[in-house]
Amino acid sequence: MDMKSVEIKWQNKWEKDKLYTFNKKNIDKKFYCLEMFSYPSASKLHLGHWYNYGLTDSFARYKKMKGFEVFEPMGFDAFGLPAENYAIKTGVHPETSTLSNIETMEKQLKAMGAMFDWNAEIKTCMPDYYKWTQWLFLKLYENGLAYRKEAPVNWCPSCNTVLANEQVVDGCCERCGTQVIKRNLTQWFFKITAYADELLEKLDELDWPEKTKAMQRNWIGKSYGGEITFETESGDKFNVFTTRADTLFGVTFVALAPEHPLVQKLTTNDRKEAVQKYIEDTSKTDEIERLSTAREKTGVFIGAYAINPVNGKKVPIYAADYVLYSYGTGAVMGVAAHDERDYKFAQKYDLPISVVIRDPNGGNKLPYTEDGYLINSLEFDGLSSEEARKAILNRLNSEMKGNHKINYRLRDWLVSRQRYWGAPIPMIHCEKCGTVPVPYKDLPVLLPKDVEFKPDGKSPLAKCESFMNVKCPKCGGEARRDPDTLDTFVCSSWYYLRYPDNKNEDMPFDPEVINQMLPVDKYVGGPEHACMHLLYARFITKALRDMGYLKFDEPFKSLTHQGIILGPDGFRMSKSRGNVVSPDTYIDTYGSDVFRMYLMFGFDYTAGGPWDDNGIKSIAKFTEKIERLVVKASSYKPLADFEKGEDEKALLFAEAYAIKNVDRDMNSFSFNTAIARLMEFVTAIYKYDALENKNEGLVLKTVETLVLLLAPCAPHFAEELWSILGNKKSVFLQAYPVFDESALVKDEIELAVQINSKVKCKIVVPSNADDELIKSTALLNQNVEKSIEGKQIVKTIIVKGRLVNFIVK
RNA sequence: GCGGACGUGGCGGAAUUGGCAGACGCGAUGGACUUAGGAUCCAUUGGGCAACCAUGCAGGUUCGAUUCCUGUCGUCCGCACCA
Repeated sequence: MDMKSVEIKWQNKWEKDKLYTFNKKNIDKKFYCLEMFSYPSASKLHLGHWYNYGLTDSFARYKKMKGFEVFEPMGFDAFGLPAENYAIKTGVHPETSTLSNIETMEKQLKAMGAMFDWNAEIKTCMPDYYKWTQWLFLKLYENGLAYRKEAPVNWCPSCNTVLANEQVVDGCCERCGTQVIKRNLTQWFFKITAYADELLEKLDELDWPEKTKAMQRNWIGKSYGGEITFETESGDKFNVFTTRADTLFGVTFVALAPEHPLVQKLTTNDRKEAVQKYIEDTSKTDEIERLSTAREKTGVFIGAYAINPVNGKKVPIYAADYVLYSYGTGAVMGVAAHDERDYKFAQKYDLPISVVIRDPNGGNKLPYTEDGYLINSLEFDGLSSEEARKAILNRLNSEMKGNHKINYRLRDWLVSRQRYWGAPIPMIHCEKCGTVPVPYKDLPVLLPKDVEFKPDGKSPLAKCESFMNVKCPKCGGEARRDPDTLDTFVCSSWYYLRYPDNKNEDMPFDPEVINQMLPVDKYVGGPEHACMHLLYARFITKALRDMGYLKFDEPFKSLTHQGIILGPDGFRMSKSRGNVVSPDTYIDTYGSDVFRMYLMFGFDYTAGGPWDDNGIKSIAKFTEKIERLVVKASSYKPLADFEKGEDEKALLFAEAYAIKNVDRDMNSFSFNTAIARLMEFVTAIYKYDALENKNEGLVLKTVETLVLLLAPCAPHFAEELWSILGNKKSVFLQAYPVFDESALVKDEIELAVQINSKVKCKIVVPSNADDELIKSTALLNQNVEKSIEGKQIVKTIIVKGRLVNFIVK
């Protein structure tokens, strides 16, 4: 078969018939199947695209044939740095390159033969989309979930922009690998921490990979503890956060983060110089080194003392950079005897070590960081750590010196970017009125085209006077626009809400529609977004719910991550390694269906694995084999009444077995086994068809079943075969085959016979045989007879349909 | 250090609730057809002559363990001075 022309033929037909356009009339049967949208890149679709989009499309087609009204949209995450960097290099405007890349990608995605509903397409860089991204920003602002503050932020000196915590990997920029530095800047944040608890709790009910849920749990990092107030001799108060209030009597020093404001205030004159030098030194140490656990703990005594609220003891205050200003209160109580880090610190600075927890196992190695029983803690002596944590915090609480407290590692999401190619932040700064939101009627704040975007650390928009100058919406006076753009993750945090209502000009989406279409029933994409996109999207959904726009709590009910296809050498594909497998050459040779089917067959979908050239040939052979069979069967007369002999029963069994298993496997993304079952089915049909006394109508019937089962996996090919069989309507408008339960019941079944749990032989019994018959049949077998000769059967275990096990002595 | 996985033939990978380990395919070997074969078809293919032995290793639970439990080794991924 000439796959190329077959593909084009059906793609055109499908488009003409609007086969994949979502029909809102059937919204009660909707199935929202979503693949993470793609970034428009200049290079061709790579294997990863095919693996994600092609195979999920097969899943979606399967759902369609199962009677669902499938909504499978596609769009482009079109703002972002690569286009801007390309522009800086070549002078081509980001809009020009992005739109042309989108055009090429659309063509390629269409050639894939997926049933994307292109009517629902979105491009995040278009004003009709980012208008609503800006709307989202304003809504968050209105509801107190977007705020501006000056804070030390992650700055990438190469990208010349700030980064969210999630975008910093090992102290480096996630995108370019440049070492990230800290800078104090006034930036916009989204208050994702307001939802920390719900983001954590609701994970339990999601059908998501365990690992991804674990990563989010870890990232949110909830810890139960207490805040304890220490007072200094000067009367200043500060809080420490601790999960180990039970060790409070063991505090021998207190450490503040160098950035902590009290450091400046409390440092005594004689220590000023030393402290200043220390702060300067640590700010020079780069993030990576500072974050390394292996690094020696350093600090400096600031000359002041704090009072331990529980026993009035005076302990020295240090500034130490192992204390992070951004977590907890930026201050810790130093318990050298019971904390690894405090112990090292105390050793280095020769601070006292006071043991207050006894190891119940009698150990006396320090530091002892496990729970135990309290000693040297006055009236709390003898309590277990767990009891003591409560008791001590309760006592402090009654004295207004502390309280129970839950802390999260999750920080608010920094969304400002000092870059050009993004959605402008719809805010105006007026000297008189302060920060004023752009009125909704003035949206979108259009991104100006003629902007100098050579990076110099300042927002490119800041240099565009025509953009910056604006009248204050409140007082009408001269004002300036916010020069920053939004993190592209803001654009992608709500796109799944726009797809079903993408042409709406009055609203980002009609709640009426969206509450019926969502949540997404199946979301498929790479695992690399676990703590970014997937977390942000959940947050935005919850925020919009609380504003009354949405009636659901979670955007993505069920999530699957595709694995990664490696190069033939088992390594990740990379240009430098020269092991990149390009889909194009295979598609030219075999067609897109064969390519897709090999991706289905060759790998465990969620695991991925190395590419194998020979594997794809075997699929090509398989499709040719099917084609020969279908062409032959197409001349057979339809099925009339017939006698069911052994051979017919075997074929009908194979058919029912195939339907049952392919159905189940397609539903669970077990594509590799689904194809394996199809191969077995084909073999069974061939075997029957080779008989002299065969019922041709029966062959035809099973071949039809075969084509139906094959259709989601090889859409163009199956469509062509379906028409060869004389059908006029699309195979995708057919109902998925249903299997006949009775066909799966065999007259006779084979059982294994075990003696003392070792298989000795096989017996064949009627499938409805009772235990007695199974037993007696087994005992008649010569092998069995020999094995139990002179011994006594003490127990017989019969597992229906599987085995019989004699325990003999 | 913490968290999550994973470990099965020469290879990719199967195995529903604990029930005949190795489905399906690749590769390999032998054969048929053929001027030819890198096409097609057929057969064999975990090891061992066999009893048996085999799911990283060592135990445990069980009539029975790839599957459950404990320990251990190894690989991968994520987080990491989070108090």
